[in-house]
Amino acid sequence: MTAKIQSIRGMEDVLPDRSALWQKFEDTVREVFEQYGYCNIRTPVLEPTALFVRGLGEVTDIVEKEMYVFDDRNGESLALRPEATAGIVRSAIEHNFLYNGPMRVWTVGPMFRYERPQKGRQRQFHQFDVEALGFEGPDVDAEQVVMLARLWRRLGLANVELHVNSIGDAADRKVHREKLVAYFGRHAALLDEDSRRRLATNPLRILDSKNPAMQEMIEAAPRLIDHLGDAPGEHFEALKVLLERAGLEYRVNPRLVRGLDYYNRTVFEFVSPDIGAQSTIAGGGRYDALFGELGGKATPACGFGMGIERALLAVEAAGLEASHEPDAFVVHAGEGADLTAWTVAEKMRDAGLAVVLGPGGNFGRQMKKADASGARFAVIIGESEAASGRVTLKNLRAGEQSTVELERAIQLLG
RNA sequence: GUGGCUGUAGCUCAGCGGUAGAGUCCUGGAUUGUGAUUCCAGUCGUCGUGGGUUCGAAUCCCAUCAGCCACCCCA
Repeated sequence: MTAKIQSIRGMEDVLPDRSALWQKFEDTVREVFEQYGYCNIRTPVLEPTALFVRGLGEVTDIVEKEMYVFDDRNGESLALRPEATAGIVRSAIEHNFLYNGPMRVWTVGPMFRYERPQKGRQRQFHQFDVEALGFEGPDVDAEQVVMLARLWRRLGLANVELHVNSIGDAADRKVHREKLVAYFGRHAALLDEDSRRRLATNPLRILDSKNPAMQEMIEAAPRLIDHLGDAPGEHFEALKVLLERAGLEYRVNPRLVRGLDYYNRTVFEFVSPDIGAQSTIAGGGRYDALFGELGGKATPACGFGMGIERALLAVEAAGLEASHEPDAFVVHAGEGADLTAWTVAEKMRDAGLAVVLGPGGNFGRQMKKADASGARFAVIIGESEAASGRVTLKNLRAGEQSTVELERAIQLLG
């Protein structure tokens, strides 16, 4: 026998026994996004590598070591998208689709990061991504947070925490960065190797370290949120008012920073305590400088990504279930029953019903399959039905059954 | 990239140096015109892969790949 081919590490199949849950989840998400006026946009999975290097920042972990990068046949460097925002902004600039004003858009699809797989983290994962392009906020910032909160409610997910923070504008971060470098410089002896490296490249990220030996020192570090300029400060206060107006509980987490360079002002995360170490199910914020970085004219914007696999873990922990449920499952046995069953199934489908045709043979076995299919009704066709043209309809939930004309059966099913 | 645990039937696992097992599921058949019970039979598995030790390896050793969990990072 020739060797079997297996899937690439960290890239999972969603099998039919889970796909109903995915579909239910995705349908709900779309409905909620559309309630807020977000429109679907679809951009390529492959982009020029330079888009992400310029968009996300050269010294981010994602760009430094997690991107799938390769040359195509012309020698151009391409990358599988590690996130969706850069591609959407590229598209907005390229097609100038904000010409007539700001736009709300969402997309969904696979993203790729070369990381060590674990629970809630795979190399191909799926995200819903939402972007409000051309909005200064803070109302759209709040709108997105509130929209996610509504989604969790719709999905029955109660155990989620909302963390918000403001990382100010570029000028605020420059001042803060200098204070931070000075502070960490004074405490260099306490820094671990990773943090020492970041001191030179991206000192803000040291604040995000979970190293217990550094916690106390980090707690006492200068906080950006205490050094916000007037405009970012007012922006953040207004955001908090809107969240409170919506009745949301949140925690201001001064150490919440983002791993991508393009963020400014508002950053937020929804965290689930029920799904392991990879607990952020959605996260995002404002990125007023990204359009400029990518060669467009300055445009304020705010967005977030939501990891489907992670959100699904959380939603399952909260008890959400879904299964494929055809209207009817046709069981048949005996002389002429197979042909009758086949015809009956097609007639029922003509009437718009979802009908699964059983394998024939042993009634007991077929009834078991009918039950497992999730169908509401079994349509039973034996020799007498095949002869009379009537069908026996059994309600699989209630157990009752009756033999009726096909037209009547279709009515009962519909 | 680092660490710990784990890879035996579709699934859950036992076997831990002497010719591959159980439960479950599934398939076919018997019995029942109805999801059950009972009874037969079947699945011949590269024991993750490649080396090594041994008369003999699923079992011991090395390497490698994969999975899980954590670090890291992030959604």
